[in-house]
Amino acid sequence: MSTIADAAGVSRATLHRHFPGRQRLIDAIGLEAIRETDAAVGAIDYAKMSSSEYLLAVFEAVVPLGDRYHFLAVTAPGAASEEVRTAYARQIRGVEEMVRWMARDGVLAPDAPVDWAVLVIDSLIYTAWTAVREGSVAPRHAAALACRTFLSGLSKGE
Amino acid sequence: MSTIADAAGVSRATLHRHFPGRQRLIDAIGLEAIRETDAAVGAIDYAKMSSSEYLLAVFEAVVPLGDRYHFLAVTAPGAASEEVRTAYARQIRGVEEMVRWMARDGVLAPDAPVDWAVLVIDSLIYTAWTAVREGSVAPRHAAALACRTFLSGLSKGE
DNA sequence: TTAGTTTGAGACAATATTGTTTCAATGATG
DNA sequence: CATCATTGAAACAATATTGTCTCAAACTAA
Repeated sequence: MSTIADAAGVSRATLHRHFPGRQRLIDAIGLEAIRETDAAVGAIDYAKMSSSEYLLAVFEAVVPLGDRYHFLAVTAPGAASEEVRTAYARQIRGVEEMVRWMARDGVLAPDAPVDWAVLVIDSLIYTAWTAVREGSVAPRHAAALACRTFLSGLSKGE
Repeated sequence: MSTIADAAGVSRATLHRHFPGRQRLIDAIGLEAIRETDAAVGAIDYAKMSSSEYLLAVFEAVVPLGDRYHFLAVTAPGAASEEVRTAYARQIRGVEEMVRWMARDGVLAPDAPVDWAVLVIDSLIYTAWTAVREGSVAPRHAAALACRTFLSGLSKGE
């Protein structure tokens, strides 16, 4: 708590005034993370595009929120309330729906397991965010690189 | 410490006898993780194979150690001693060398950033381990799936 | 200005975690 | 069997973290 207060530039007392107790803070972070990613993904008009274009749009929307996404995937399951965990599960189902859409569209290989595809997309979001953070990849290239990696991999592909 | 002791099936006192202090335990876990992955990767005879065959062999060797790898990537940098962090950095350079080998071999696309490829391989190791753990992917398919994902992605690729 | 609000600093109590020690019980070894 | 090593349980001290409270200072808005 004191580390967080320092990072936020407020005193420990103020942090407690806004979030009475560790649990409330964790839940507030989780709900905010869900709200932000929902807003970012919800703003995409999927009616206008193909499933692979939608995938790119999702990466572009969510990669900048990679830290929030990581919090939901790593911290929340062990520490957040049932409400947050349920909402996160719903988000994962959203990714799964997108994967099934790509499969129906014939974009995805028939033998690619849906669960595996979902896990790879999730991890690529955080990986892309990390790459931007450490300066390995330019912010505007990260989403495209993640999308390409997911679809075509990194081999030469003659 | 008490959670770890319980998980290990020993008393807290015994845990302290073997690892006097939290720091010593963390470092011991880190060094053991490095030792195991070094042993697994070192057993591969890279003289006999192409770079892409080597990549598959590395995935096969390291995916079962995904939790160790994750510990080094996530926990160790913040908590382990300089010695462990240095040894981990050396392992990452090993991955980087492999990527450069693949690039020289013409396996990798010229425009694929080396740093990005390294990050993707690292995250695929843990993702594959997770997929096996949660039952999404059969243990013997995980490495091949990760390798394929890295090289060709998951699209149909007509 | 002035009343109301928010804040930081610090003291403080309440827990939680960690590290240490003792001792009886268990197990291994000769 | 006798001895030595290892263990678990429990009590204990030492820290670390969390949560609460007070009060003066800074800030806001009428």
